[in-house]
Amino acid sequence: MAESECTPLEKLLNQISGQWTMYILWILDTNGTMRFGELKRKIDSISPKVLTQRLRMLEEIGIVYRSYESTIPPQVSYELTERGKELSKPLYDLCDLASRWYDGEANT
Amino acid sequence: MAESECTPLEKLLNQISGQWTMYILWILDTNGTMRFGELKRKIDSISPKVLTQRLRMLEEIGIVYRSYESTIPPQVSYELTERGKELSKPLYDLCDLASRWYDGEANT
DNA sequence: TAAAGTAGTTACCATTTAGTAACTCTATAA
DNA sequence: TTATAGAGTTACTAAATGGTAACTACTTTA
Repeated sequence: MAESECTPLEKLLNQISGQWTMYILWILDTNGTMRFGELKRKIDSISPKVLTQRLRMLEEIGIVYRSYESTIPPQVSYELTERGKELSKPLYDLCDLASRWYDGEANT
Repeated sequence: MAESECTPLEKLLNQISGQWTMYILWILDTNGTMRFGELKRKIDSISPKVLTQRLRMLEEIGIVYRSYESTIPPQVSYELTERGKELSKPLYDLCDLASRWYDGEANT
C-alpha cells in the first residue's frame, strides 16, 4: 500500500497494525518500564528478531523510548513516550471489549 | 503465532490487526450501511480480493453483517453488527489521536 | 449488437514476513 | 575452566500475504 497519500488514521493504523505491535504497546502500558528480556518473557511466543524490529520501529516513530546502558551484560529498557501513553485509552477499551467478548471461551 | 493459549486481547488483536481491517471498520462505522462498490471506492487502493477476504472474516467473527439481494445486478450491503459497533469508541480515539499527530504533515 | 454495471472468484506470481538456529561480547558465578 | 546472562544480530528458509488480470452471471442501456 502506498504510504503517501493517505489519511492520518490510515498512517497510524499502518504503523500499529503489524503482528504483535499493539500487544507490545499494551504490555508496556500496563507494566511501565521494561527490559528486553522481560518483554520477551511476557510475550513468549514472539521471536527476538521480531521483538527487536517492532521496538526499533516504535522508537523511530516516537512511541517508545529506549535507554541503553553499556554495562556488561548490557541493560536496555523500554517505556512508552508521552505520545505512546496517549494510546493507553483506546488500548484499554479494546482490552475491556476483548474480555467481555472472549473471556472464558474456548479458543478454536 | 498460536491462536490457542492466548489472552482475549491477543485474540481480538489477531483478528483486527490485518492490513486494512480496522480502516474498513472505521469506514463502516462512520458511513453506516455500505455496498461493496462504495466501500471499494472509498478505500480505493485495496484490491477486491482482499476487501472480500476481510469482509468475510469480519462477518464470520460477528463484527460485520452482510445482506445479499439477488437482483440483477446483485446488491450486497455491509454494516457493523451490535458487537461491531462496540469498536466505535476505540476507533474514534485512534482517529482523533492520528489527526493530532499527523494532520497537516508531509508523509515521508 | 456491444458495452457497462455489480459483486465478486480464480489462478498465478512477486513480495513480504516470520521463524530458526547459530553467533557476538565481556564479566562474573560455579 | 566452563557456563551463564543480556540484548541483540545474521543468514537462511518457509510460509503467508497481497496484487494483477481475467473471468463469471444477467440485465439494462446506448
